[in-house]
Amino acid sequence: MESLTIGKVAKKAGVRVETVRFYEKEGLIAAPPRSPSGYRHYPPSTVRRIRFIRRTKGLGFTLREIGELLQLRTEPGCTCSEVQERARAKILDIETKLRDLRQMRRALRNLVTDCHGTGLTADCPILEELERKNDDEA
Amino acid sequence: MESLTIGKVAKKAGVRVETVRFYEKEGLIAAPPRSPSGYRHYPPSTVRRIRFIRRTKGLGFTLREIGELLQLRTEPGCTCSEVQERARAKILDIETKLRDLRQMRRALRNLVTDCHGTGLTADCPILEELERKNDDEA
DNA sequence: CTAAACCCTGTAGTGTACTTCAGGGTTTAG
DNA sequence: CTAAACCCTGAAGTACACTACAGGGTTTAG
Repeated sequence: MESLTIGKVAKKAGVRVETVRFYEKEGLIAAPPRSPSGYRHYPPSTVRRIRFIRRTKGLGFTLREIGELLQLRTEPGCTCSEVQERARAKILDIETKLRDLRQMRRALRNLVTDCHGTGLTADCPILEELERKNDDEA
Repeated sequence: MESLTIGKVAKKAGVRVETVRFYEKEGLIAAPPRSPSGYRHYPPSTVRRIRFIRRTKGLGFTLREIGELLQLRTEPGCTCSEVQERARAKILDIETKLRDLRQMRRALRNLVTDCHGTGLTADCPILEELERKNDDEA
């Protein structure tokens, strides 16, 4: 009853029709049922799924990694220890990204606030800070 | 005195020699001085800069965006309002990413904890949560 | 009923970010 | 002094994630 053509899904999710078909081919969204004439008919949840894929991609995850994340849900035996293990690994990935982003934000805030009175231009300590860290001598 | 060949820089930064040259070509790192025979000699700070590029790329920024971030530092007139403006815009980008990552982490934590006793497998609410949000009907 | 708007498949092309290769000099350890 | 390990340039190739195109059927608004 409430099913969407590929064009509607694409528009709602903010991607192109070709992208939806591409994600199907890559296994990121399920192949939907077809009309007698072969048209795809999607459940509305597909829109959420595509939006998730897009946002997650914007966070530096590859489509492969996104597929892994999505599989954590679909997997039979939601809590077999292997799935738990993978979920925990993803959480660690995410926490690294969170740390990096907070560090970048701090550096940029310093640029916006601390830095606005001095006449100095060359040695403005802006992203210096950001670049420091992870500096193992070797 | 304390200058590094391209091979040393690459090794310390965890990239390949070709990647260092590529970043130079793309304007992400400055062309370093050369020895009489044409070898590049880098200041050690280049290592930090490359690590910054790599980490930032892992957060979903393109090389173009990373270039913009790095220019905020190099720019003449560290605080002319246009630079401030761009810095503020980057901070907003970052905060969106932070929100998305926190949401993902929450969903994954639910998967790891809440989800481990039920016999249910199909309707495990895991990434459902993650997919919700930004659900404007249109 | 027909023309615009959609949908289909399959293949080829594009942009980004490297990576490899060809062909050739330079440094350095033994 | 020479062979392995490095460095150089320029051009071509690769992986990923789409995007466009060719050629053709389907739906739907007027």
